[in-house]
Amino acid sequence: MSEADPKPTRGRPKTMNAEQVLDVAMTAYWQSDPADVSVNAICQMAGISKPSLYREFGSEDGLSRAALDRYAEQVLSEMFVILHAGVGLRQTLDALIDFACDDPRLETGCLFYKMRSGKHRLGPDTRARVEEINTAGQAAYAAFLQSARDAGEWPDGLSVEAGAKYLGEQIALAITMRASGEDPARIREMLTLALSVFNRP
Amino acid sequence: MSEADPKPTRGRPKTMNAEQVLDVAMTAYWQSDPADVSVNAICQMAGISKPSLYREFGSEDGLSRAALDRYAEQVLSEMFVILHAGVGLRQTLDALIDFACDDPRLETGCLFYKMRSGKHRLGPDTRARVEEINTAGQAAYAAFLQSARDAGEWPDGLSVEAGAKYLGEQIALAITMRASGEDPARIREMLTLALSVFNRP
DNA sequence: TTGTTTTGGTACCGTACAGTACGAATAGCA
DNA sequence: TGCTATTCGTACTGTACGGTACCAAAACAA
Repeated sequence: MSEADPKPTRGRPKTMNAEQVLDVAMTAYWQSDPADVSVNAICQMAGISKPSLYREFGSEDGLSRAALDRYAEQVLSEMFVILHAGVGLRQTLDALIDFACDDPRLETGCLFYKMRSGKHRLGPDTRARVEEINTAGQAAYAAFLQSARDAGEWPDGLSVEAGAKYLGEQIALAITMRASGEDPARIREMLTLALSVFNRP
Repeated sequence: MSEADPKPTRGRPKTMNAEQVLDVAMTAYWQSDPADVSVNAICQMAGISKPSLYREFGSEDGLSRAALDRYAEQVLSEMFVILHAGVGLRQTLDALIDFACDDPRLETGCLFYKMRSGKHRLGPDTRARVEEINTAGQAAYAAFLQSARDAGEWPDGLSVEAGAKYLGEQIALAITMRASGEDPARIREMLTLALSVFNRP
């Protein structure tokens, strides 16, 4: 988003709304699966021609990378907010459970997790961004657990890194199961059980 | 395997070894991903022509379904053996952890889980078989947990069905993480942590 | 008006895919 | 020696994909 063209004063006026196209792409990738949505389909859904899309995003990789960026700003950011709220271990875990199990936007899963699980099918830029976000997520989980340990809220016997990875994977599992149509109550039950290892006496 | 043709007495003798072709297909699907292996590639690897393959298996769906059947007989069966050994809760869980984390055949993941996670890309027959196996697996987990409960080895507060699903998903997660190259020691740590909910005082 | 610049979309390129038509090859049987 | 049955593989079909060549349209500048 830092490359805002200085709006040329000449030439045919642009009718394509890049933001709207990106919304269409992000939603399509998110609702089904990045590997199952073709550039052709996105052009059709957005009502534009292929060359227009390629002028704007350069390649399929560029488009999916931009869609992932938008998704991170729009959805993933909330997870970071929860992790940095600093309201204590139990309360934060409960907020994470609520977010993963009840947020209506995650009814069809998480675009980031979908991309991560099929990352070998992504272009290099998108894949690199996926790995960046993954690293940032693990760092956020680790910082959260570290602060809980500093506050004495967390039992010993497990490294912060291992706990962070465990926490992240359990949440990914819950959200992915939502996308595959599992019973939400059952998912909540399972995630609560999985995270119960963090509040042992 | 129940449709063994009565070996025709006439016609050009068959040079194709269906078992070997099936082995090639199963290994290829398993080592990479069913969605990323084309019929063309399998024919090339097996050294046969496409019509030969289609004469034997009918369609791509038929081939992947046969490959899954073979995989179930050859690999998945061991999981059922462990579950039905009847050696008690703790010992069975440890055996499952060892199997998921150390069996060298699962270094590149599990064909069944790969198919299950991308089941929308499978043909109808293969998909149906995936769902059959999934149901059978959950039933086996449930029977195992039920017998543990009957033996008084299992704390209360969780239904057998929920526990079975949880157990199955944790094992799937561990094996899938192995396929993505995670540190094996870390995976074992996480799976042990996840399954520690089953042996609480 | 006449260029120049930018965006628009049609029509195409090459590639890969699942699946098949068809004739050649090879066997037993009459 | 035909005749029939079965398997073989070459070469093809049609479709979908990512990506692009090219020219028309539409604006400003001279």
